[in-house]
Amino acid sequence: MPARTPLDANAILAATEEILRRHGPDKATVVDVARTLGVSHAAVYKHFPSKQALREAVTRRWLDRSRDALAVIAADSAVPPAQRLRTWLHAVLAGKQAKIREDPELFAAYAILAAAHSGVATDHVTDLLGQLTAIVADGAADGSLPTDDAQATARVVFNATAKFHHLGHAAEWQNPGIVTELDEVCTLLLQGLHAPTSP
Amino acid sequence: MPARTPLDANAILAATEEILRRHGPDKATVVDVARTLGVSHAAVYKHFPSKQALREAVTRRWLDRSRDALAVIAADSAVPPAQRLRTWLHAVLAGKQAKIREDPELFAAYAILAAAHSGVATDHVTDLLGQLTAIVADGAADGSLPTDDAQATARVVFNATAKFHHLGHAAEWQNPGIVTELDEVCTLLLQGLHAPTSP
DNA sequence: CAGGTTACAAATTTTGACATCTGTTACCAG
DNA sequence: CTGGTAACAGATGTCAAAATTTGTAACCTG
Repeated sequence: MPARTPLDANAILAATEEILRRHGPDKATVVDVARTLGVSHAAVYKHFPSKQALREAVTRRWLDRSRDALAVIAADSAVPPAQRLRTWLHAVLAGKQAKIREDPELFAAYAILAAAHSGVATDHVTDLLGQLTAIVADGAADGSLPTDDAQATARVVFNATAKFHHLGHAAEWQNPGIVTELDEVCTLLLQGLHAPTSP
Repeated sequence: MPARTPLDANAILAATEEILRRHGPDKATVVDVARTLGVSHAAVYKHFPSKQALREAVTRRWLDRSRDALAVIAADSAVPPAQRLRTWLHAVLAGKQAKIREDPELFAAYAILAAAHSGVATDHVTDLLGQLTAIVADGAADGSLPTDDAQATARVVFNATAKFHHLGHAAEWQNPGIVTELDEVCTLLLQGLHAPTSP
C-alpha cells in the first residue's frame, strides 16, 4: 500500500518540525513523525539514515532560513557599510527575538538541537561570519571601515556582539534594555573601526 | 554526643564543596554533607535554613573568591587604566580557565548552581561591573578613557566581552585562539574609547 | 540556649518490570 | 531499483512501588 503523497524529504522535515513544536525535542520520536505522515517509521529511514541525521537536517533548514533573511540585509549596497553593519547586527537579534515570541516551544527545541549538533551550529556561524565579512569588506573598499583584513575584523565584531546572537544568552533577550545595549556596543565598535589605525 | 569539632558554617561549606566535587550538583545531598562531617543532617539545618540556602552560600563563597582576586587588579593604580582594563578582562578569563583546568567537575557543578540561583549570579555581575566602572573612572579622571558616564561605559565594555566571561561560553574557552580573540576585542574597544567623542 | 540528637511526615529520587522507540532486515509493488 | 511494508532485537523511556532525602519537631546537654 504505497503512500498517497510521494513523501519527499521536505514533507518529512515539515512534519518533524510540527512534532518538535508539539512534543518538544526530548519526546519527539520518528514514530510520531511517521504517524503524522501516515507511513511506517521505516519509510522515514529510507530518506534519512538516522534520527540524528533527521534532526540535523531540520535544524539546518531552520538556520538556513535565518541566514537567507540576513543575506538580504548584508547585500544591500544602498546602505553605507557602517550603518549596514549596525542594521545587520540588530536584525540578527530581532530575528531571534521574533522566533522566541512567535513560538517559544519551537525555539527552545531548536536551541537544544543546535547545541547538540555543534557541526551544524559552527557551519551557521561560518555563514554569518561570511555575511559580516562582506559588509566589512565593502567598508574597507569605500574607506569608511579601514582594515587590511576584513575577515579578521568581522570576527572581532562578531565576538564582541556574542551576547546578542549566541543562544546561551537567549534568556537575556527578553530584557527590555537589550536593544539599547546592542546599539551602545555597535556605537563603540564603529568608533573603534573608524579610528585611524596606528602604524 | 557533641561533635568533636565545633562545626561552624565554614566547615559545612567546605564539606559541601567536597561533596559537590565528588557527586556533582544533582546527586549532592545534605545527608552526604552531614555524613562527611560526622554529624546528623539535622545539625546542618541548624546553620542553614534549607538546602537551597546552603547551595547559594557555597556558590556565593566561590564567586566571592574570584571577585576578590580581580579586585586587586582593578585597584592597581600603578598600571595605566587602559592597560589595566585589558589586563583585568584577561584575568577574568584566565581565572575561569584555570578553574576549569584544575577541577572540571567542580566548575561544572558551580556553573549549574550559579545558573539556578540567578540572584547570586546577578550580584556577582554587579560586583564585577563595579570593578570595571572603577577602572573606567580612573581613565576618565586622567583623560585616557574619555567618558562622562563611567558606569554606562563599563557596562558596554562588559557586554562586548560577554563571550569571555559569561558561563554560557565556557566550552569555547578551551579553544586555543580564545586569548587572542579577547585581545583583539580589547584592542578594538580601547580604540573606540580613545577616539574623540563627536559633540 | 547554642548546638547537637533521634524520630517522623511529605517530597523527591531510585528501582525494576514493562512499553515504546531506534535501526535493521527481509520482503513486496510499480 | 526506488520507495514502501511488516517483523524484529536491542536500546531507551515510562510509571508505580520502594527507598532516600528534605525539612520539622520534640528532646538532650555543657
